Amino acid sequence: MVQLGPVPDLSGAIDKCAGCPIRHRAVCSYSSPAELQKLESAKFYRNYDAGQVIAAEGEVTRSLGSVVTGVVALNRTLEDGRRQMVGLMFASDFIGRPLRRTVPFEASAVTDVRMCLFHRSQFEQILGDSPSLERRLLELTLDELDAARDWMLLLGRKTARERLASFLMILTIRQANLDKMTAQSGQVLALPLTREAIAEYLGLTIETVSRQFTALRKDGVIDLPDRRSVRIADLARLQSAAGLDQGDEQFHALS
Amino acid sequence: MVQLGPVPDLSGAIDKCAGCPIRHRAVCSYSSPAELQKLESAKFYRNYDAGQVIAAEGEVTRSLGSVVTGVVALNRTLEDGRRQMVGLMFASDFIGRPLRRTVPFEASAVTDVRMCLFHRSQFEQILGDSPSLERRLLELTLDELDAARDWMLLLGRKTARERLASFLMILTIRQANLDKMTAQSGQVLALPLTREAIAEYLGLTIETVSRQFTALRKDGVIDLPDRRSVRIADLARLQSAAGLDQGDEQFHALS
DNA sequence: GGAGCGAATTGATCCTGATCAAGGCGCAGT
DNA sequence: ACTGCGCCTTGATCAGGATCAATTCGCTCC
Repeated sequence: MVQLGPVPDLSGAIDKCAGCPIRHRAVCSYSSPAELQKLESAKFYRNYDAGQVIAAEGEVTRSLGSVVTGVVALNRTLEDGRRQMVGLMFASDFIGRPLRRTVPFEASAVTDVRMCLFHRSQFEQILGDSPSLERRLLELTLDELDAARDWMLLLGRKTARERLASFLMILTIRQANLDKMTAQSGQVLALPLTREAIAEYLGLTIETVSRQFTALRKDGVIDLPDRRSVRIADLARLQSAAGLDQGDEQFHALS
Repeated sequence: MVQLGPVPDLSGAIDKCAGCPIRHRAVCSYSSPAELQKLESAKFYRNYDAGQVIAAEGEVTRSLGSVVTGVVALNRTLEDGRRQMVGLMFASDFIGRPLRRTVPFEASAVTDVRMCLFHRSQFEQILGDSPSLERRLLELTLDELDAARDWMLLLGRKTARERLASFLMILTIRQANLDKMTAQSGQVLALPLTREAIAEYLGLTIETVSRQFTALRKDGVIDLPDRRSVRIADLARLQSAAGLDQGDEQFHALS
């Protein structure tokens, strides 16, 4: 599955920021036209195939940047092979540790991915001159931290059923927001992750994930039209199965 | 235990930043003398007793700032009472969500605590004018995020024994760093947390925490001179019990 | 010194999710 | 159409940690 394979193709470095689909959400969204020009001349695009490793655990990374399209998973691994996903990044999320040489996790493409990248030294230099860039990066990092803390609650205290329901709620709300709608029963999700990746996300095994999918289906909470989609049959019950009725409070971070 | 009790005493607003024990590590550590003067006139101190709630979950907070002395726990709670610690803050750590009105967790004093605080609006204003403050806050947030991700690995994949050993390793290394020493066998730790708080940190019950303390003691990895201290009898074995031999790599974030 | 109380330990049992194992489904290649 | 291979599901059993319950320890207050 993990292809260390062929060099990812570099393409489309000619794209303009103005027409960029993540222009209004990404790290550059506060940048003035002048700053944007600096970024525009420094940036380059790179595409990765689903399954491809973007950066290995502990690797010295030469570049960092934003997800333009697709989904990227960040994983930590124990020596004996136990793996835990520690980040799940969507379009406009920023990947990379500015001000540090190495990343303490593996980043891999879950779907086909297109990244907007900068060389680290160059990015750090621009960052030093650009308060609006730094401000936006701070905001993104704070949001990420909030999401990580929600996730810690899930990993530390929630049951398998609650974990899967929480995961489906997050995806449901995220997709509804992208479509500029509110989440609702009947909504159909295209699952970007395999069962294995979901298990790594939720701190479970694939067998348990599979059983909980089946259980939620038998309970009439969801339908499973095929293996890569989920239809939310009863959003209210999904939400209560997720272990919180405090509305969207928990989910704003990913929205 | 949790005292909503008497208004915490405000004291010592006259302290100078120059002599501050966290001057070189806190959010202000990059600030120029001019900036420092602004911060100095805006800051105020507040003391909290062990067990006291500093900010309730979801509360609109009027202030935010740094831990000067003591230990603060950040906790998230499910409706049915299950609690998970999502942050453990020591001297020089920054608490509060700039650019947001509410905190999504409860902050409570684990030991007696002294905080250096700012009114949120005032802090945000200073932040906007001060790149060095913002830079340092970004660094602290990135470190926090790294620590949260290590923690997610612990919560998602480690056994009870590994969790407790990891926790003791973190404390050991943190204390050694404070003492400007390297961690070593024979080192004695003063545990700042009760068994209950440790359980909330590690995603376990107090019974399991207690049993794992006993197990590590019986295995000769640690001694328990009394309930609030731990003597590291065999650091190498503690480290291997923590589930990683990659040196200090995992622990730099808290060091 | 004794009573009272909260924190911690220890024991017995239960249960959720992991592990081990066997098939089934869908799809690409021949 | 058949084979092979991933991915997923389902079943049977196991085990780590939770839960329920009973002491014990250490401290404060009389």
